Amino acid sequence: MARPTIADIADKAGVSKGAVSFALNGRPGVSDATRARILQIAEQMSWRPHSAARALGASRVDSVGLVIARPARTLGVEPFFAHLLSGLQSGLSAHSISLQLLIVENTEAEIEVYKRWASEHRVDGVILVDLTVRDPRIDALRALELPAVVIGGRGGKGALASVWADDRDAMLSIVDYLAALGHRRIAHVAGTPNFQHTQRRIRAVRDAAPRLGLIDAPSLTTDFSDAEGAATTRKLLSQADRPTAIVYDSDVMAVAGLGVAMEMGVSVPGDLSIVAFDDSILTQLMHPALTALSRDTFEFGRQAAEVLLEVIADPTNVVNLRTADPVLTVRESTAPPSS
Amino acid sequence: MARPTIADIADKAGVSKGAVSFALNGRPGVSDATRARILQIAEQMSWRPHSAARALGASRVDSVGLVIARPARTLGVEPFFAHLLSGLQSGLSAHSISLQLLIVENTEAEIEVYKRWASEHRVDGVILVDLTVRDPRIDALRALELPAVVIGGRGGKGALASVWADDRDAMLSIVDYLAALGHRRIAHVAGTPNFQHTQRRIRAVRDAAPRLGLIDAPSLTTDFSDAEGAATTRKLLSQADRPTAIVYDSDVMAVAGLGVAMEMGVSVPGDLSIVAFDDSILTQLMHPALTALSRDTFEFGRQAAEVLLEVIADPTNVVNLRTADPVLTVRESTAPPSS
DNA sequence: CTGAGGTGATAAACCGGTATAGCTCCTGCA
DNA sequence: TGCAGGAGCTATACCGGTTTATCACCTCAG
Repeated sequence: MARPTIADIADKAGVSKGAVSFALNGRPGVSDATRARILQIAEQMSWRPHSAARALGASRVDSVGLVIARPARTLGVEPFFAHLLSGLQSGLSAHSISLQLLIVENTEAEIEVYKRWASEHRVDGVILVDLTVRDPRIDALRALELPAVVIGGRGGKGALASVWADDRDAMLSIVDYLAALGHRRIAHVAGTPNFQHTQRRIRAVRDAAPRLGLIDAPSLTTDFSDAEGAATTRKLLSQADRPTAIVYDSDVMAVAGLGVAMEMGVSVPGDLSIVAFDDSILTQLMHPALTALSRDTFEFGRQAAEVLLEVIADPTNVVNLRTADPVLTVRESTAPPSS
Repeated sequence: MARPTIADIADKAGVSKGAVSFALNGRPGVSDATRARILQIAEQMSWRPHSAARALGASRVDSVGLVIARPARTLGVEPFFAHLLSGLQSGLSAHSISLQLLIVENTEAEIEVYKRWASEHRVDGVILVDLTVRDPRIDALRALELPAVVIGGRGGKGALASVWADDRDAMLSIVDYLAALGHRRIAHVAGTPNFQHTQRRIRAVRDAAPRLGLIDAPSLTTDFSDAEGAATTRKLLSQADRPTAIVYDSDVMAVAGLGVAMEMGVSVPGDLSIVAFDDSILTQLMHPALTALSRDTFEFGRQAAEVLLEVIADPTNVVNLRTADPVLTVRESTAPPSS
């Protein structure tokens, strides 16, 4: 028998299809003896539910979706998504839920995907990343009544569940550390200005400056690319009163910045300290290895999966989970300023 | 009306469900006038097929799967998978096919996933990556009768469809280039020995050596990690007659190797030329920027998607598609040997 | 002895599509 | 005029599960 159905099991066990369904799903309606017999036969025939049939009857697909709206070119290097994916799957596979992944070019396309998924019943819920300031996706998902969990930001007035880390505290820990080393001119090469986490990090730097007696603490926004990271670094290092330390919002930009410094003859960490707000193998491959903020992205993904499943089970249950705080891994790219 | 079904459309159009199904799927059985009317009503009600219902009736899921069996740690950095994914999706979304992604730890787990997917009818076909020498997945997939396309290798005696690039020619182009520069001591830091492409590259180097008059052309295998790439480089550079050029099987290892060279005071490209067998932003961020073999991974993925869809449509049709040859992008890490 | 209530099961409807057998016209050809 | 054949459509079975209505049977309280 190629692929047994519950009808085959019912035949063999001498019971009805319904009884088999009850037994296999662990719900009342059959005696313990019958249940055990059915389970044994199912096992022996190596029966597996037909996902489409189950989805049709039970109106749940056992599948969730993740859409990433970034140009493919900028994707690969950051280990963030790979680790997030692994974590997500670790959380999902424990419940036999599968993951649909889609990479699109922009937010409009992303919303279109949600609409299609919702109308085709392809996923039970979705995971949102890269939250922007007035994110149109939140209203779209609310309108679609598609369960969702936001990663790395609040779901707007408690509307959507979320899993987030404290970017503010993390940024403060970096600035505090640099100030403690003696730095007073600290620059911040930030990411895309409309990302929520960019805003939070910029605000953290601005708020900390007076308390720490920083002379200057500019935040310069970029598009997260290595090119703009390099260009911004060049601009900063060409100033008369150039910063003695630069904090980069991503590891890729930090690496690009390090390259510019070397090229301009600015020694790291002698003349310039560099910190990356995100860790990866990249920062460790450099010479000097970069001091970086390490986040447990895998665990992040795992927790997001858990929260999403809770929300799918009970959509009224808006969870807002704060994950473990990131920690600063000090390496060779930071030192007291030279004089 | 929340989510219209074809029954709703049939009601509104005053025809039967069957007629609606015919019209929406563009098959004969209805007049052009009726078809147009039905399509218009469907459009206006913004109808979308329920994926599970369609899957159940038509026994096709409009979804394909990709399993990556690598530890999450080594995944993130290589842009290869991100680009491959983008390409795959570009090819699939043109046909409204979705992609299931799964990351597992090893090949056994991967085969388990295929078994589950097959028995649950979750995918119409799968894409295989990282083909090994006597790959157990090929027989497993054949037994499951699950359509598949192999990326970057032949599907074993023409059993499975495949999309592949000519690794041999690519490696020869690198070695030829280095020999033309004057190098006679060329080393090859290879990847995992049981990967088919590793074998092909090693063989290419070995075969080219006598023709080019190379004094020594050792291939040293690694696990593709930056750590082993670095360690192997250290070993090579510590030899009495150290190589004047090293070819690395991945960009990550090349970057790690560059770091070791700098650390040991070996100047690049003065004392040592470095070539990476794979290009990415990583190679461009380095100083010096690395000469690398560029492959159009996006296009690779797109073609793999096309081939897979062909195989799903007609499983007897075993396609073996050779993609565009990779090209060598010369940057700053290669030069004639110093004397 | 009767009726209420619970247990263990069955039969049938249902989910939303697709596939097929069959029916009704209409047309064209002998 | 009669009939074959095809176009256009309907009715219905079917895919493989889940869910509901119903029922037989047993137990126990009144």
